Amino acid sequence: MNTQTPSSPERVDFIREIVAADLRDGRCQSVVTRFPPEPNGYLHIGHAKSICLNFGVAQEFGGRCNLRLDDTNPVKEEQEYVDSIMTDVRWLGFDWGEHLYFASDYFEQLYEWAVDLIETGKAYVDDLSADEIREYRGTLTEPGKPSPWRDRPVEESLDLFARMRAGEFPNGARVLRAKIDMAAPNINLRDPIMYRIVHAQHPRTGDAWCVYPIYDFAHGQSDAIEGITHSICTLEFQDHRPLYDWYVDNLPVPSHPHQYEFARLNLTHTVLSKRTLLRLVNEEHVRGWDDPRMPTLSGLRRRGFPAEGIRDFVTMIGVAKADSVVEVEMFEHAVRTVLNRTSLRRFAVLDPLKVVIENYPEGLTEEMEVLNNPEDLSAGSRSVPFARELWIERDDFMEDPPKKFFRLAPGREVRLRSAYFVTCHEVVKDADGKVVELRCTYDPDTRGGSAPDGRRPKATLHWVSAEHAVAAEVRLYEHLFNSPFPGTDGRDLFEDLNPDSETVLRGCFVEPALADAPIGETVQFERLGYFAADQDSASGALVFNRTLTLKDSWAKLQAQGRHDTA
RNA sequence: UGGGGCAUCGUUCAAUGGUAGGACACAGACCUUUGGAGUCUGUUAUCUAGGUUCGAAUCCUAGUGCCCCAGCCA
Repeated sequence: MNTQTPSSPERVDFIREIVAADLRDGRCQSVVTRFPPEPNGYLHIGHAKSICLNFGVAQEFGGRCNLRLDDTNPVKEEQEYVDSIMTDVRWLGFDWGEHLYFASDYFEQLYEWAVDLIETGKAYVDDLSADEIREYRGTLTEPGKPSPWRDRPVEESLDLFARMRAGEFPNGARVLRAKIDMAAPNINLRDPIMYRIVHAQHPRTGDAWCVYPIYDFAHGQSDAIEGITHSICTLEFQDHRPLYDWYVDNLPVPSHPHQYEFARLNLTHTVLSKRTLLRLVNEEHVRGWDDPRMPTLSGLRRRGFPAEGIRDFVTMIGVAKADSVVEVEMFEHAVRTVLNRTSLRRFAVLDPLKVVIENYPEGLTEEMEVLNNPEDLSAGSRSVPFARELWIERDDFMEDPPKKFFRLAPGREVRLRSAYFVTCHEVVKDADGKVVELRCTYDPDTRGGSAPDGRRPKATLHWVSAEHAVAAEVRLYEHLFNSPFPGTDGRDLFEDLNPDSETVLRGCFVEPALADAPIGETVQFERLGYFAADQDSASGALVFNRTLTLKDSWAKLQAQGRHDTA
């Protein structure tokens, strides 16, 4: 049984090295981090990396991590997203305690600081249009040129900015800009915009504001207000760091945080851009943000992925600055490791084939004792009813089996797990030649699954009593995208959508113990994979989602086309 | 032709001037009342070229490749 964490505890990434050094050298007394999502979508597995990093670092060094909703753009943000973010962070296993903040909490302070900058001649109101601002900004290789409004009197900027706030101007009429350097090689420093006019309802501040700060003018100061020591973000913000520092250096902020950047997570067969996830939802390629095929935390949760598996995965992949695409198999391995250790075993037949045990007494039911988890004896056992008529998996029988097929076949004896050995004697077919029933006999001396004479069948099958089985719908899931790198090589992203990402199976049978399976709790259907009862389940109408398959070496042989080799 | 980053097994992360290692994936073997799990073994890597050094993935120089930046998004 594997109870180890997937990586050695002494392994330290560059962020943790920096934090440790800062603590050791007294650059900070304790560590304070923050996870700062914008509430404009649902959190996904990529966010999990950031959450685990920020909360993990805080935890490990005895500090604290704030949850801050970065709600500076009311046209994209919604309360639904705020709620889902809090749910998902908690579910992942982290707690921000009292430290829940919103960038919008700081709007008044931010506004005052903006006024400070105008007063000291370091900011001005610009009347240029968006197009003109772009033209004046120059290009990557050519410097920009100053706006004609750059040197307008401080009093005029002050007046205009107040009137922008008061709502006197329409969207886009003017902006507030920092006066830095129009010739800076870093475009972010070419008089970056601090405030824009937006007449929109904000989820928290309503219509109190007509101007909203741009990310750059809000983030560092919010960090400073909260006493963040290490502001950890992704690589694309590296170019913003000089601006982050400029604001913090030019404003009377209460602390001086520092920004550090790491490479965001990418996964094969997966897309993690919020824009694309939003399209998948809006264009109904999936049924919602929590569709079990979505890489969102709510989708993964619904699919049956345990939070612990996600955390282990994040530990496994580490933190660095090199762009990378992690193979999704690594994620699946982390999840299987947790599930193998923790999930209860159950019997379920997805594609049923009737078996009649001719020498088994009619009307008799025996309760077979079956281990709940052979990896964890403390999980105990349950009893599973066994009777004369059973369902087994259609795939577990072949009339004319190839060399390496060890399961049931005419004349062959196999073990029914935790029950009896059975031997197939007759194959019943319908008019089309389809196998509809197997006539078998059982060996009464093999009760529990072992023979007194020590003979051992080469295969063990799962089964369910026809009389006692409970009907269920089972939804099989595969990668949402066929290509490991969706939308590359000139293909449209949506061309790479896997048409078979969901297969719905009706007429499946599960053992009685599954009749009241708790929603979201993942169990192992023996020999098949991990499954979790879906929220669409109603009493008498069970629905299970396949979380992941178990590795199946026969399926692998088949896929390799090797099953016929003698 | 500007600025900022990054280059180590197929993938990902280590090695912080001293034997290039782990995990995933792959291959084989063992074991098995899940063809699961587990155990063991194996294959495969320092972007290139110079230089410094007893010794370089690590330091220096010059190249090459890839990523990010010209939103009133974050």
